[in-house]
Amino acid sequence: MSESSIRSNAPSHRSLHKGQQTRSAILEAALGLSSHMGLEGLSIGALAEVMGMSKSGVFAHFGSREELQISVIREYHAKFEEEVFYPAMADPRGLPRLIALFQRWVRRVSVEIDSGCIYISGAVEFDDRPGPVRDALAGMVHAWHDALGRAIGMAIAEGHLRADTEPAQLLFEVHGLILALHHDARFLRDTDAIGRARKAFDRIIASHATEAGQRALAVRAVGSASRQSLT
Amino acid sequence: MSESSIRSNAPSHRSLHKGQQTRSAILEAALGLSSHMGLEGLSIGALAEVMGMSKSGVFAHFGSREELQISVIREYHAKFEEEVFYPAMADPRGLPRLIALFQRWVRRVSVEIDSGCIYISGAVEFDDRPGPVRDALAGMVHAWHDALGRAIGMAIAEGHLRADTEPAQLLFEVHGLILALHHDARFLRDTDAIGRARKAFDRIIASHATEAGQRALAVRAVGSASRQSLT
DNA sequence: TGCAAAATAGAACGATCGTTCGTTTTAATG
DNA sequence: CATTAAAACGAACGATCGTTCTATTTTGCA
Repeated sequence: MSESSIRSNAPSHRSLHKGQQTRSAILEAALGLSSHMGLEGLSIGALAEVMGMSKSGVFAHFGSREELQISVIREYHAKFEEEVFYPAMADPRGLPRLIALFQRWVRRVSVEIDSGCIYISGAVEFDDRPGPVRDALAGMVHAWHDALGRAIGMAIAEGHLRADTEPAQLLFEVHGLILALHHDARFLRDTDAIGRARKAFDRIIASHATEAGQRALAVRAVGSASRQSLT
Repeated sequence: MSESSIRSNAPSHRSLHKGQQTRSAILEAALGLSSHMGLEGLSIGALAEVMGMSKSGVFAHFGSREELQISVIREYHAKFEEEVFYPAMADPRGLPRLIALFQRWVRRVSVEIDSGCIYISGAVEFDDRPGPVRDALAGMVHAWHDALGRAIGMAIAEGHLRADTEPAQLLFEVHGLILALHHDARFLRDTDAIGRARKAFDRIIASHATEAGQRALAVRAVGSASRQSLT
């Protein structure tokens, strides 16, 4: 019938049983739905229709709606790490890495302008709804904030940012830029938001950077011009 | 029975028919529910239970769920204007008024830490859901942003902010602080968020202010010490 | 006080939700 | 190829949703 598309690519079966494959496919579809309708708007019925399978068939893979939502959160987190966090680790400690993290973060949210960021929508949906879903979500957000906080701390330790820079304060302000970007671009449909976020970030960094920090950026701009291609 | 509490205060009836009174009471309850569960989480059944009346009785006041949601948005907007916008208009044009607007905005969101801001949650809920509710919400948010933009423009015209200040850029950054405050305080339960928002705002303003702007603030601090009591 | 109008109640509707259960189909293994 | 386990289906469940309809109660006014 129509389920032939599921096992389209990959060397068919290699200890990756059918169940795991469809589970992954369902999860990807669920991620797409959640991005648009939110984690609360994600329904098993709609997911089954998108997948072209029965509700109970989808349900069986997760056992409960909550478990499905948590799985979606984990899937999103893995994708986020893969796309934003790990690549930025290739840049040298200090300002270069911090800037790479922000650039990739902005790029990610920019792509998400017509699909939505689950961290942001989830924070609003579950800020008043205790339970395992909220816990999972908060844990992931905390992990990401901690990673950013460490990057800021390294930039201070490297002497790229002034010693009196408060990591938590800087993190707060930078996070605000991302939230404003998401809000203006996605809700208000303002296409200038990306530029504003970048401009504000540059100004914040410039106001905290030391001469050594400026030098580290200049070296980077010349030394690895290819990697600098992240606009 | 129990509906005696509805007409508790006010000179009973004075062309304010019973229907209008209960409609207001329902709207207030709906505002409370929406703050916690979001506009999408607001259900007529739950609202009826809170009000101690039947679903159809509640329903009849609005004719549709959409109309109820829009009414809630309008009610929220009116309260917001009354609490944030109009009082700040009493301050002199320029930096004093701009700062008053922000201070009152922060205070409002701070109070909302355990009730939620409908502008913010609504923006996430309806960023992908076209229709009259989204339009109403976007209209209100735009009106508020325009008001803030005008206040910034006045601060520039008064010579309190540097002439090269871009109102849209400044507005973007300040809005980001509010969003970060809402996120950290409400979702992450971080009690330091208020202080961080204020600190960041002070730094942004300081970096854009002229000497005349500083003077205007000093005069204000001395001249109207009583009104300065908004911490 | 009596009467029309407004306001509320109550029951029912179709739809959708998450979930359960028994059956059938499909896939992996000897 | 036969057998067994995994996977998917399909129907049904109780609950809740927004909405409609017809009574019933309450209100405001002559």
